[in-house]
Amino acid sequence: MVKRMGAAKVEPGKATMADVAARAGVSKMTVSRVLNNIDRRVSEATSAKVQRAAEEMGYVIDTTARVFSSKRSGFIAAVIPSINNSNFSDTVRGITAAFEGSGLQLLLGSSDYRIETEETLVEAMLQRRPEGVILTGGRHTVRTRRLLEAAAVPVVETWDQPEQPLGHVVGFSNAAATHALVMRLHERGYRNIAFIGGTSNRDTRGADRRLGYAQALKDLGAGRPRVISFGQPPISMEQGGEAIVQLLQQWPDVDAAVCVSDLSAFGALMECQRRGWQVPGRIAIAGFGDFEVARCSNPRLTTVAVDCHEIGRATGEVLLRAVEAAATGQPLPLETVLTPFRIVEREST
Amino acid sequence: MVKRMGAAKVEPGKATMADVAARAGVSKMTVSRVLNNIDRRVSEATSAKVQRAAEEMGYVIDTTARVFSSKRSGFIAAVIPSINNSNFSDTVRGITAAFEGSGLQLLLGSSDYRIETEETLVEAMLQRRPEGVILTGGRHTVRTRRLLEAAAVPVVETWDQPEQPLGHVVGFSNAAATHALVMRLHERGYRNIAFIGGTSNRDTRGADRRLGYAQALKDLGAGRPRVISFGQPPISMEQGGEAIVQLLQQWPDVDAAVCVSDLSAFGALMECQRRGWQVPGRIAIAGFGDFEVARCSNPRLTTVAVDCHEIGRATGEVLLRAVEAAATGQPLPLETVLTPFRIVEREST
DNA sequence: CTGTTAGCGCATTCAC
DNA sequence: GTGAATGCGCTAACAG
Repeated sequence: MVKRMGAAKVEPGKATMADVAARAGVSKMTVSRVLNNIDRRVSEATSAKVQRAAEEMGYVIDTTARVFSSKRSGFIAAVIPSINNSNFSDTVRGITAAFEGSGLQLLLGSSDYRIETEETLVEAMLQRRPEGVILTGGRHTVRTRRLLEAAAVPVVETWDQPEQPLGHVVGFSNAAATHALVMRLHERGYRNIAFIGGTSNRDTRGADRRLGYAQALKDLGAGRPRVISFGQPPISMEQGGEAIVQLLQQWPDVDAAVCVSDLSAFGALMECQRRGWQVPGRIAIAGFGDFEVARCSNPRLTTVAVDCHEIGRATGEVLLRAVEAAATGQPLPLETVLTPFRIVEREST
Repeated sequence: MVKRMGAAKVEPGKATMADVAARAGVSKMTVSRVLNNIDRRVSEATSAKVQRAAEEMGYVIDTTARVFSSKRSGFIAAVIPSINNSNFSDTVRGITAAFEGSGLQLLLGSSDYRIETEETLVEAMLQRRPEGVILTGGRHTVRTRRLLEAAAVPVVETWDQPEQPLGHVVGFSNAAATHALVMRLHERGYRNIAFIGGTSNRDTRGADRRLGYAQALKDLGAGRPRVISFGQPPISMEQGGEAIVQLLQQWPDVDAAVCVSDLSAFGALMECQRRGWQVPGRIAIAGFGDFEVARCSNPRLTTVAVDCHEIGRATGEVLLRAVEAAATGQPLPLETVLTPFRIVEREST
């Protein structure tokens, strides 16, 4: 670096710690100590001087250099299937809340429900040396698994109960939740319960829900599954509407439809209203996820409420402990946290 | 660094370029050239050797060091008000599409509609030396403005037409769009048009829409504005429901309600149905944003459709050019891109 | 086509 | 309390 004199002009945005040090008349090390606030062995006077100099120059510490030097990146990488889904965004909020005060930042990526995109994101993020990684679900490409193992970084998988976890797990069984919902509908007297949702494996949570539905029918001895499936996730409201029409054409005796998510359930509900099919009179409709639209629609939708924020909070907490443990060289034993769900019965069933 | 011998064992995920170089029997520089694939002056044979070595060691380049050395972080920082809003997530998709193939990644932050949170995010992101910054809207804290000026990084503000832009602008006038909607309703015969939305300045787009509404009434000589406002953004469906009740109690002669967003419009619509108020017979309802719920509801909602993806795409494109220009030392003259909107009339009016 | 030298901006470590 | 020396892993610039 060209030596810079005391209060010499520095291009905006280019000030370094050395420049601040020069301006404050101290050494770089003192500036570092003050700004990191980690060492109060610096006198009040010096500290004030340094802070004033930094403020005046609009100095912002170069995290890249700090990370490079300290070997701690200070961020966690997270990949969610969709950014535009209040369930996942609530989870993200929970994670962020858990990181409050820890000094860790969250770097978010959205996979669009594609494990190949997830792989690309994980690779890009690993290059920036995250201290931990959060993934949604338990299905990943072989290469994703290899990269994460090689990175030797704490991993938490959420929103699922993977059979072969990569690391820690915070989630619930989507199959069990849907199973419970079907059982409840059966208790309420519904006898011909169908399922609307993707058969696509791209949304593993959706696939699990379908499995739970099928298992419940089997347990009830209620005949074979009746499933209407549609395209790739994210499933839309409109697809729910198309599916319910197809469903009642194919099996007119169906008296209840369990939908893979509240969004498709809502679409189904609106389509029924357009066609004059009473809900729940002609057919009952239930969703999954307890989205706002399920609480506001008319009639309100029966659904499975998942504590998304708690999934996030618990995930953040486990990861925080794992990161700390990794820093001390004592890897945290793998944990599995089961989060709650509950059936919310409303006017649509 | 401890000198490492040729094929010495290296902890997984910890291999450096020097390790790969040693294993391949070449210099670090050659490894760098091969892996960055930026310099095909490397012979096929050498290249193959290096790639094999890297693959065998599970080597992943350390982007932190690369950024540190090359002075190019390879990412763009973006702050949006809410992650859980399909308008903004469509914009993000557009930005991502524009960056395709450029080698730039998007680092996303969500401000929760708070300019103080935006400030915190901008500061944290600037520490990682982004090559460009994207903000939503034109209202920012004084400190945010100072930090961005000091960073001397290209900035694009989206979704608004700021009076005092920080840099480039890609957006539309929310006031003009709402003005156009009100004019259209007036053409259709509605004479007592009210507005439902926040007076809060936290959502500047919402505030602009209210201004456009008020201006339209003035231009029409249609009496003074009738506004029902509620809490802080993000405005919920439920709040829309409460507002419409309050509206019709306060001004029973109102025949049309313009809502600050489709979400509140939907909530209002559902509440009307619960109370047996015909829409549009008793009251017409219009929203803003063309969310999926507006296309699916029954009746479908009249709204203002914004080309969110195009906002993102144009934003990405402008920023890309600005970043390239900045790299060559020739700052791009400030641009303002006006994106289109259109009134979509549906069954609710 | 490939190697060598130097240094990015900070934190770590030790010395004063 | 404060400062000076060292090096993190990589790439730019130049040399061969």
